[in-house]
Amino acid sequence: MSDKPLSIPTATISRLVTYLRILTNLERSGINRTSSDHLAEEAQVSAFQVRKDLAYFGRFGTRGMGYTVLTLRRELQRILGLNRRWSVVIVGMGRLGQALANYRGYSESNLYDFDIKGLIDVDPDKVGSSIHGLTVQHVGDLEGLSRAASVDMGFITVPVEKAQEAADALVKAGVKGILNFAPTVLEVPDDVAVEQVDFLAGMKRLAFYILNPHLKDLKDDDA
Amino acid sequence: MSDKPLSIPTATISRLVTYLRILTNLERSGINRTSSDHLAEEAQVSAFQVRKDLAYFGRFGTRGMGYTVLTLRRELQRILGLNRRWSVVIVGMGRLGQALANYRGYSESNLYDFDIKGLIDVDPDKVGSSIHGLTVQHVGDLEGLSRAASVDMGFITVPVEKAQEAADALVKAGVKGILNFAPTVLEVPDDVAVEQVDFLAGMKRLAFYILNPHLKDLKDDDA
DNA sequence: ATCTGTGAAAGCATTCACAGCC
DNA sequence: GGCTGTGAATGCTTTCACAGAT
Repeated sequence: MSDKPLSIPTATISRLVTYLRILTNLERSGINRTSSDHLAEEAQVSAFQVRKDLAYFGRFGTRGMGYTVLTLRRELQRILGLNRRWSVVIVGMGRLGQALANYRGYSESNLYDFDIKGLIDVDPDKVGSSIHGLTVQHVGDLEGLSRAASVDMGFITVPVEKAQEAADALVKAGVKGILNFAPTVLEVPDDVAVEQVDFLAGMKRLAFYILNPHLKDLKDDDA
Repeated sequence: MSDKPLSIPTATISRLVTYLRILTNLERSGINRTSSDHLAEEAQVSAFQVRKDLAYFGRFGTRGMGYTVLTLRRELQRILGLNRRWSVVIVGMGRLGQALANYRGYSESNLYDFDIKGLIDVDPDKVGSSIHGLTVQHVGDLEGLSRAASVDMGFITVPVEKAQEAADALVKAGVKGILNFAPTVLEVPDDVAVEQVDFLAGMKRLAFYILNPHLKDLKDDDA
């Protein structure tokens, strides 16, 4: 029941996110029980893999019976930290930043939520304007905002040449996680987590795998 | 010089995309030579890793000297298939599909290009309208379009519950690569490549790594 | 009988150490 | 001397086989 993991494959964390999504769908369909076999088929991994992934965090099933959908869903939410609120700031109010500010799908369950607490830009034409009920603030106000609203994560949606600056500002403001939409490798201190969301890189990998279909891409990954 | 690889780590392909980006930036800065050490620092991996990644595909450097930026950039473009044109169709003309149709950054070099050749939706209000100089077509026209324009890859930007249908339509139309923006695992035949671009999954992984900072996420990944 | 949980084995990817070439 | 290229070693992830629980 308690966590004892010294190290966990990053691929395991990606798969847990997938299992959670599958469980949420099962629950919505009114299905109460499932098995490692079923989860494996839906996630397109092996049943061994599902059981090993879960075993990093505890024992959640019943031998001979499988898993209770509700219980496992809750446990995965707890493990991933999706049983609480997360305060988010978006840095860069171009098209993408605006789209993310207006996005409605952040709370997929009543147990958790991603709250957009602030919108940041440097453009004087944008600062002061209102998007989705929030006023765009200047990057100089980021640190104050972050401390006041205890911001947990920042989205970087600025042009690529400004991405490192945006990251530096977030780090200075005490933000511990960055979702980086810009196609660049950010430099941040060890205690700040970065996840990349890069569709251009995805297209390029795709080009390679179309040309080399025998080198099958058997991973999920994300972003 | 010739390819002999039987299997290549997927992480290697992600890193090659990063190296290529770094080389393109070096070239723009007028820098002619580089080294595995320098590339490693920029990409935040080890120099061993850079050399091993390149070794899967051939020998591109000079001992004692390093790499010629121009040559290595060209070789990586060739390896990744970014020395030709790629025809793309976008399935799903909501906000995201429209943004991707209007995006201007697809040709980062004069050597290659991603051409948006078609826009697809099912909504009769959208079919027939014009976006970025292209007329939105019904999904029923996808197969004809795909054969006529020999479409290589499709972007799936439909709501998640329609994503598998969109994938089925692309597969039926003979498209060999899918960039999936919907948060779901697609089922496709073995000869079709899929890459995922999923910012919701990225946020959830980020939540986990913020809560568990000792379990450092040392991968890049994509998307 | 069934399906989970897990130690051990196998398979991969990364790291290393150094040989090879400017 | 300097830096690449690469076989060998290490370390990590996945797969397997089966013990354990209902």
